[in-house]
Amino acid sequence: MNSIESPAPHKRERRKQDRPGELIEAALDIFVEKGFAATRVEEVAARAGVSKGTLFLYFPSKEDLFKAVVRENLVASVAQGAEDIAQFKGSSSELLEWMMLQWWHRYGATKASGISKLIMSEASNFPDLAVFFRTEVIEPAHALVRNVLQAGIESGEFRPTNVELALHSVMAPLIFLVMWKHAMSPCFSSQEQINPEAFISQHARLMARGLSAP
Amino acid sequence: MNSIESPAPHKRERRKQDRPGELIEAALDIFVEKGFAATRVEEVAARAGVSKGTLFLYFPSKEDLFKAVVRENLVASVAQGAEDIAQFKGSSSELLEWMMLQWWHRYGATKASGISKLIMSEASNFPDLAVFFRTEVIEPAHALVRNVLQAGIESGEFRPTNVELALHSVMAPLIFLVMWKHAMSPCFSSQEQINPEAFISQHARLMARGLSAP
Amino acid sequence: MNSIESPAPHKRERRKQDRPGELIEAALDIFVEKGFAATRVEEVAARAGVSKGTLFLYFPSKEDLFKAVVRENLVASVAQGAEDIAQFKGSSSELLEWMMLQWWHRYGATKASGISKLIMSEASNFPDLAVFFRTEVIEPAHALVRNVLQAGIESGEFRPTNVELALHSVMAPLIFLVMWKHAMSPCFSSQEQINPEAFISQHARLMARGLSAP
Amino acid sequence: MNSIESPAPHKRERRKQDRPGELIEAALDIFVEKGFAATRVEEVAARAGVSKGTLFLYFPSKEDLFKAVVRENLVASVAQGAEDIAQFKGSSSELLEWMMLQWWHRYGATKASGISKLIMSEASNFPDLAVFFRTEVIEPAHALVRNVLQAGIESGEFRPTNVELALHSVMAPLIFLVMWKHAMSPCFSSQEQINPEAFISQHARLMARGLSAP
DNA sequence: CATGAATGAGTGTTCATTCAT
DNA sequence: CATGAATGAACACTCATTCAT
Repeated sequence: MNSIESPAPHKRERRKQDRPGELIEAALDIFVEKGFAATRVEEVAARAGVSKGTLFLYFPSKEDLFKAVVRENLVASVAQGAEDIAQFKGSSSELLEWMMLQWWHRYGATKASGISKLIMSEASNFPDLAVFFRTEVIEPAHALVRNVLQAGIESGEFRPTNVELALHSVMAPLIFLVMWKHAMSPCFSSQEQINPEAFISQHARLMARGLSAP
Repeated sequence: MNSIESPAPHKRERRKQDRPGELIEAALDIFVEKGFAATRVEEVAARAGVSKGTLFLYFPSKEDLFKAVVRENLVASVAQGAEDIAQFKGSSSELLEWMMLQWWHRYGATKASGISKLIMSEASNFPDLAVFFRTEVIEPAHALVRNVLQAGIESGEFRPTNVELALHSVMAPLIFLVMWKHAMSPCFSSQEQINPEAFISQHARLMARGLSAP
Repeated sequence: MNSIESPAPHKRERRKQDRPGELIEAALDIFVEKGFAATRVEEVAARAGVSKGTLFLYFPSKEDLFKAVVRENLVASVAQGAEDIAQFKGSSSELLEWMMLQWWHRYGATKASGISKLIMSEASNFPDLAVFFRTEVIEPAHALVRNVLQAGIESGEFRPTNVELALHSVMAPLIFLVMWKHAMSPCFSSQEQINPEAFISQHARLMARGLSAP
Repeated sequence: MNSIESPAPHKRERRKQDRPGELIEAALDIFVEKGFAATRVEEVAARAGVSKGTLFLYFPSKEDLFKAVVRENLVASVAQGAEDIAQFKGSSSELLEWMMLQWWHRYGATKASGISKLIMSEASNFPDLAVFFRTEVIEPAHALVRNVLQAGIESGEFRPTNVELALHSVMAPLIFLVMWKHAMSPCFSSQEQINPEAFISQHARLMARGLSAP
């Protein structure tokens, strides 16, 4: 290790660098658990191990904190998804299943997926956040799926289909899973739980067979 | 009939009798639109045409009002569905599509569907409501769908399939539609809206084809 | 007493009617004593014998409370001043002295004069309050003085003079007295105090002689 | 001279020596503009080019900083006035106008006049400062004016007058001007501004004529 | 029964002050 | 000495809840 290239920062400095991330992580937990309005900034600060005042050192308001949580957790992963798809080799059916499973592993299974539930729950109270989410997350994601379906139809693998509707048939079970996981799951016993991979796999194959050219 | 001996109820009296119902109806709108925390009881009272104090005469707390809203709007729907299905004549594929559309017309398209959105949004803050919802709504509904799918498989119309998973493939787009309608729809322009019947129809047919025996 | 014409109001109702006045009176005391920024609404409420929440029932914000205090204590007295002047019989010199003394008795000597000191002290922090004060109080008051001086010049009693400047020669000692009373007076021993009436009288006569036509 | 043996002070060192002075200078501006409560120490520190922590190295609290600002800016002004007056050649009337204009140019028009505004605004919160101001500034200034008026009366130029009151007729417009400049001026359009020299001149002549022996 | 005035605990936000580096 | 991250005590304002009328 070269101390000139990468000098060990002071403890204080290292902590400062980490603060926004720690706060965003804490905020994600509590926003997801309680919703935007019911979240108290003091609780976020406490979970991040700092005082209320410190939070406002890094985020000028509760809403800015919320926006940071959304940005940090979603915008990057959509771009990542596009790259993954571009590199996939295989049939459209296989791609469909693969991208849905990928979405699950990279997003749905993570804590960050609580954001989708959060947005659904609070959109009407924070319309500008909902618009931001639509522009930055939903529309790019839809474009990805649309392209995959369109390619399948053009290659003759899928029969001609209303792509705009089929797109929602792809997204619906994913959104449903996320809602389920964050809202209902805790109220069901373990044997009543949905196995996400198994569900996505079966759903994707159901859809692929349903879409496939005769 | 003599109005002195046996007067037709005054408007006031009739309204009095309906107060809880009117409050619940008013509360449903606002809870659905804003969520639990952001709803102000005064606004509910105002929409019901009574004072804030009167609301607390019928519901000891905002939580109790919320629970009443949920409980009141959950009854009876599922039982009706079972009867409908029993009388349906046609293939399992047709039944599948029909029951999904029926669900939309009878529930998803109505104001009452806001309840599902509410439950999803507030389940973590009101676990007992979620359990109630699971018992009263989800499990009976699942049983209905499970039976339909099972019958299709047993009749040979559908290929053998994991029914527990397929069941979610039926429910997911319905739940998704309701969430979308109540949360995101206002953020999209009219030509970006989802046409629920068209979506359900296509999804049902996609699934029927995917499920159908080879 | 006729109970039909003037029925005794319920205690609750009578109190409600008095609340704004009680709050404004309490607010005047504390605003004058501490300034706008340093005044805590809770203290105002406490002095009026109500809770913090009650204050906000009548005044939507601290700033609105302050404006009400100004309106209640200043705007009316300017109008009153105009009437007094209209009815005065005597020379312009006599009117000048009389209105300055009148101003002192009706305003400068009262608690309300603390408002002028307050505005001077806090204007730069609350520009809209300052503009409000300028529009509602200063400009009408200046108009009054301007008319008196103008009339004196036109009648030939006063020599031609720059009225806009002379107007400040009339106001300056009054403002000075108010500032002195509320800021410095407590720091001086009793024999060092200024006798306001004597000072105003002498100043007015000095000015009258200075203004008088040769 | 050898810079090693006896080095010229580094910029850093020179600045270090001046830190308190620079902080006081910066604080004067902001205290005058915003008052004590609304002034943020961080802004003072920033304007002085140091960190917030450094300010507290030199001044144990915001109050101490405030007192230092006032004390630092009060010295020396009055003594100069006495010398000026001693050397003036002309009538008492001319001296009166001249000393008032002099006061404006030497003090009222400068940033230092903000101190008078500060004292007036904050006297009730800092009585010890008010006493200090009275002793160091007001009383010597009053003595000066008193002497001029007394001399005018004794020479027969002015008629016999209550000097203690007339003294305030001289001071009032000056104090008024300073308050106006710092508090209300920004709320008035440029054509509504008071021209200080014109006002002082007219006021002084008005007074001189009013005071002059018949 | 119905009202709406009154309450007060709670929330987001600010800022003087401290102290580890 | 100097820094600036961290603190926590305030404070304006909200709103579910109570209760005298």
